[in-house]
Amino acid sequence: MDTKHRILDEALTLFSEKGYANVYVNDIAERVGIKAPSLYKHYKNKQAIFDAIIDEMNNRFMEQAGALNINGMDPTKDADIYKNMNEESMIELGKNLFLYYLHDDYTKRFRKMLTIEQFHDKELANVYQQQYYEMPLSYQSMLLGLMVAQGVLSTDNVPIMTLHFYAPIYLLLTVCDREPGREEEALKTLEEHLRQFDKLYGRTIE
Amino acid sequence: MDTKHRILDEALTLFSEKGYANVYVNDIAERVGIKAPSLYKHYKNKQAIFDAIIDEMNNRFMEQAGALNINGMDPTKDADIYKNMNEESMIELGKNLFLYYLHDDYTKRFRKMLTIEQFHDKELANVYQQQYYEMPLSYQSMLLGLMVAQGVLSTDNVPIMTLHFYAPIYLLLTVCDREPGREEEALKTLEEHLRQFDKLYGRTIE
DNA sequence: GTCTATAAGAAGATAGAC
DNA sequence: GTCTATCTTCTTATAGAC
Repeated sequence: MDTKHRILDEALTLFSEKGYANVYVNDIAERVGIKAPSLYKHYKNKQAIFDAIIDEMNNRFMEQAGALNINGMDPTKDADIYKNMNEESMIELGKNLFLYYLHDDYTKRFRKMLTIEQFHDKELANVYQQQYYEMPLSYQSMLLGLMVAQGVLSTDNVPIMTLHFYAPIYLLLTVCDREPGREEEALKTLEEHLRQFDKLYGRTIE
Repeated sequence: MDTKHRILDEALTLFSEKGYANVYVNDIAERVGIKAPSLYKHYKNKQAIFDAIIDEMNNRFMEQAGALNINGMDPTKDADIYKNMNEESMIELGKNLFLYYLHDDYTKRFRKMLTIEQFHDKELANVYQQQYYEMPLSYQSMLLGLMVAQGVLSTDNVPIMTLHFYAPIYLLLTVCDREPGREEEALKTLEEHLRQFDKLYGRTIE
């Protein structure tokens, strides 16, 4: 990894732990292993480092969203993946989603940084909203909608069903971000949530 | 309101908008209508202002929690309130909870401040956890448990039912904190959530 | 308790050598 | 591209008069 990217990486780590204002360019430089003035050969100023992190993220999200849309438009691909859905595969879906959000290093650091900085300006509020509200709900709506179509789940209101699926996952995620020591407890609660979700929305064999 | 309390009030407003590090003692003093050095006659330093806000909050919470426990222990009082529970009164409960969290000025500012500062140290993480996870879940568990006992709702897992009740409320609340313009939309979603919650857990007349 | 003046130090950023 | 030296500005906090 070249210096320019290492700066972003270390800055993201620090911003996610302390917030933008509590991280000094000196701290970032120290972690990268250079002196503070050298940073300015790579980025115009401190704000430019932050902006570059957001830009990089937006690019990743675009790719993700693009990929999801293409899949969403391609019934053959989706059908292949979700043809044999049952209780256990739905529960696996929820667990995997949770564990990905929780343990993917880049995702986790970015989420914490955004949590701290979300009220700083409208653009950041919007990024947060897209990332942790619109996108998960619309993506999961598609998946759960497929399960409804396949007779695994049953409801006349897929968006609200999706909210019932996602909101507890989100809440438990924030709990773990604050106290990683509660991961095990959260996973147990998550599993109970998913089993009860299945009881409520699952279509028992007719 | 005396100067000492006005300092806390204005500081809380500013901290909730910009975060502790981005608020300067000068800003607080300006809002109060005094000069910065005068602040130091009331509080030892900037940190002491922040700590006093947390302390004041903890006191309010203790009172709240105390009051709730007493009610929870007093079946006659609870019975009076929740004797004639039905679908509409449960929906009203959810809506009122949401609107109280959303519009109570002190509550709202404190929640936003804590959201920004939650990763700063363990104590703050703990306050957040208590306030927006443990306390709502245990209080609502008690209320929803009462409704189960009265035959309004039905489940064999009250804690998870409570999670299904609260998590969407919490998620919608964070949406409104970021974008107050979405309050109307959130209220519509909230109502749909509560109606579907009732469909899922409600005991239709037998 | 409030003010003016000011100290003390931190943090972002630049200049210019290598 | 990295360094040392340095500038500038901002921010907290104190001193001491009223």
